[in-house]
Amino acid sequence: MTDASVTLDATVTVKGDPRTRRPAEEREAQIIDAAFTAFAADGFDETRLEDIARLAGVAKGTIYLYFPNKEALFREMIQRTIVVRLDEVEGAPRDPDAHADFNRVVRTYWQYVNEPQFPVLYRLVTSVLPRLPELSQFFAERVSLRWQRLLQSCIDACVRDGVFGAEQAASSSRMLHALLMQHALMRANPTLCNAIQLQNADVVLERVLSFFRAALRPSTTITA
Amino acid sequence: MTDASVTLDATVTVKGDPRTRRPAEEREAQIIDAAFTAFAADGFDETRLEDIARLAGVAKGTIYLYFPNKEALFREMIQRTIVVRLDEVEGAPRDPDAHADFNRVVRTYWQYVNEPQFPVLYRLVTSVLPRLPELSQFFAERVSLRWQRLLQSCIDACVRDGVFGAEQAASSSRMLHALLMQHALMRANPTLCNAIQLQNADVVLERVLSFFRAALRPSTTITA
DNA sequence: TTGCATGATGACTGACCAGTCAGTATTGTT
DNA sequence: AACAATACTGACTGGTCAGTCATCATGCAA
Repeated sequence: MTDASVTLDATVTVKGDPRTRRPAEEREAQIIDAAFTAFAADGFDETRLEDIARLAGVAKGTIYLYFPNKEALFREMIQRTIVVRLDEVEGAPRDPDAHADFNRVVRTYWQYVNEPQFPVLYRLVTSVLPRLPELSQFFAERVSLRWQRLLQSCIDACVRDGVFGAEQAASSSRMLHALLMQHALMRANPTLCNAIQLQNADVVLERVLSFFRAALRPSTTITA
Repeated sequence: MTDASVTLDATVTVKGDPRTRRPAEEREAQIIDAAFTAFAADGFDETRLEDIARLAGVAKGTIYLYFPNKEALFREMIQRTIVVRLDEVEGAPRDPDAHADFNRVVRTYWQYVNEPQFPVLYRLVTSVLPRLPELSQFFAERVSLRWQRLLQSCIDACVRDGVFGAEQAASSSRMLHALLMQHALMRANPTLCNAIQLQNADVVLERVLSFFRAALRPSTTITA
């Protein structure tokens, strides 16, 4: 544990004597929460189960009452933390105005990938990729592909409405995904690029969207 | 060592009796080469120094004659492997035709990020990011920013020649970088996305370039 | 040929830590 | 209050591995 700058909001925060018995769900949430914080700070291998235990306010042995081993705890932590809010977006009513709907979805996606959890999870998932390939499979299905499909359906609607031209539409959801994802990761890792111009999330989003719209604008515009 | 599918071409491959004395440079190259293969397969923590030694055909102790510790070996390996071919591109003569020059640079960049070493190095660098932040600094300066600057100068030249419109030019090198980088990483990690449409590197590049050119095309085109 | 400087070796050490389990505390039941 | 059931604890174990160093091998110089 070097630093715990990124913290997951505990669904339940238990403050009483740890030895006091707690419902299984509360304890699990406590441990998952602590696991996120610890893994986020140090990565999978560098994190000691004792660090997680201390953060959760329980003894090391207690973790083994809820999770069979370190790897399973890690997997559970990733899977439970990653799904946040995607379901609600897919469930939300579509705006009848295609372009407004596109904007809504893009903004939500941008918000999602810019939450502090996201880049951390992404880094953790990719760093254990050779050891736990099924985790990245999960990540792909629940995040990348799901958002790309949602984006593509919005784009297609915009094309039908004539807001976007059809030329670039085909793989544009992948392009938009690439732009948003990469920018979110750049913003989260200031050392990996000159993040000075990336300070303001809203400004970055507007630049990306402006670029994207420029690519998708119908080509046969006659400006008098 | 689970698998050594990605191998760095050894600058010097030494086959003789390992116990035979070798010039320091040859031995270092041997060890760096083996280190890349081993780290690429298993990541930093999971790689045993003994695996590297075996791959290099030397004893574990020999590694310590050339590198003070595991971390330093890792750092050296990354730094020596990453710079390949970037210098020569910057040094190459610029094409007087701005658009041709842009194409040349983009293609070289694409080739660079699609070499098997690149995504591996990227994953390794980001996975140890909290522990070795200076490595990602190095990566940013030697790779991301350097390429972005080069791309931007090509784009600016195209704008001057009227090939590209000026509206989106400002941050377009970052956009292009994001598109190329993300696509290269997606291609390298098939589990992280549906890589079916990403099989052919040339096709992917054409899609990205077509998208990029669409965004940069001058807006006031009158098509009769 | 001998001697020596130094490259190379690999068994060893000490630290570290995931996972265990015998024991303790707490709660619910009668 | 006495007991049972079980959540919880943390010292301990067994295995792992980075880094060391006494020893050996090699090639060069005299």
